[in-house]
Amino acid sequence: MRISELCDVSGVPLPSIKYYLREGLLPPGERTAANQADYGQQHVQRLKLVRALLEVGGLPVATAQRVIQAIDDDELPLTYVFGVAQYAISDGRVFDEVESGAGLETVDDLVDERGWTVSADNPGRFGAARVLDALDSLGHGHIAEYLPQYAEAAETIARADLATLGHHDDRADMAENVVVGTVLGDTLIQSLRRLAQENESNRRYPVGENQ
Amino acid sequence: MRISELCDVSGVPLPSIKYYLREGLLPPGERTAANQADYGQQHVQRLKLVRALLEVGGLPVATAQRVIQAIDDDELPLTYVFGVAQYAISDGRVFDEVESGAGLETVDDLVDERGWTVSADNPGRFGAARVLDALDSLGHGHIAEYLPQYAEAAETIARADLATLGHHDDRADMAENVVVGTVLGDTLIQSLRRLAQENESNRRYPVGENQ
DNA sequence: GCTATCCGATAGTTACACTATCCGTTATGC
DNA sequence: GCATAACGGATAGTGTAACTATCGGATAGC
Repeated sequence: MRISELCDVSGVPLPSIKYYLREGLLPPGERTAANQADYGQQHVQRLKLVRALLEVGGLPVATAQRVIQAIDDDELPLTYVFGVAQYAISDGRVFDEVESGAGLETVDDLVDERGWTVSADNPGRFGAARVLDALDSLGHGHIAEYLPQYAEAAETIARADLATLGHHDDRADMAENVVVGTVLGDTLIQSLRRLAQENESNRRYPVGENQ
Repeated sequence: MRISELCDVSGVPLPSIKYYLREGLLPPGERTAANQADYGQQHVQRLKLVRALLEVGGLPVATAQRVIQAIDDDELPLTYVFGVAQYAISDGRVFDEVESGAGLETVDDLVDERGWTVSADNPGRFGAARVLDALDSLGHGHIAEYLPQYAEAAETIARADLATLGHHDDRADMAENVVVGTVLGDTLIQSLRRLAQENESNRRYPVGENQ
């Protein structure tokens, strides 16, 4: 199909499709002439993935490009794809200036307590440390007391995450599952947390007893 | 103290402080003359909160302003503060065009199964529906099979969230706890998920067996 | 009294994600 | 066979967000 049809089918504005092509989010169509190219079903699918990562997952374009490259790179082991996807969501905010400090120590203690095996450069390590430091300086350090509960929940989530991979046979599908599960999974978990929060709040403070 | 001292103490660039004052993220100092104002310890504290919401929580400025207003509004019941904080993080991406569809139905079924009591306009309801629809159209609808596990984790998280409130006596502290816990809590949970994912991945596919 | 600093207002900057236009070329309907 | 609509690629422009810089008039403090 031609680019205008791709536009019709996907609902994505044509200038945006051209933009994604320029940025490498979408592979170029097969050239049939100097000014003609042919797009297939895989382009429709890829476009869906791109829009999901951008709109639902909230990734910036440059980051989406990196995770898509990771999916497409057949040489990259799945564990690395996980790493790329994880880096993708922890967009820089995290890495900066968290080199030492009480937060990092608390995180490392937690990792030890739970017997987790993680590498020192896991972005979650710095992200969690950053949050703990911020909570402490804001006078809400007591929230850290509930770290074991949060960690317990994180384990449950991670087990489900890995279990979803069992539904695929080939690497390409699994890699896409990893990326989609990691990126959209974050949004899903946030959403479920909103629902569970309201429910728990209602349970503790039934209507009419609002303070 | 004067604005330049506030800048020194907080480490926030002076032009940024002026910007936050303009945008209402920071209350104006007490005017002592036509071109002089006095800032106190509460300004230092508020500035920390603002930076934490923006940098660690990743909120846009306009949204941070809304949640800070919610904290300061003594008339607003705590349950409403929860609502404002929840809306804050689900920034628009979620509300649009999720009026009906299979995803919403699946979410409502899940809410029923777990016996949750939530209002129809909880942003998490639309956010989760949006993710489920996206997963389905991407051919990863099987991830929805693990919804109960994710919901279980969300319950654990929400229980911890509400438990943190027990450490405060007055409304202002609790309101800030709600906002900080909701906004920074999301970042914390994401980070712990990264760690747990790597650990679970290592458990399932020990080093040397990477495919 | 002189200089550094202040406040408030306005204008400029950077980054991002598009969106629009232009140009030469090619498909397509009559 | 030819007019015209659509195409691909390049370049330029737009809108928003979050700062950042400058300016003008007033004041603090030595």
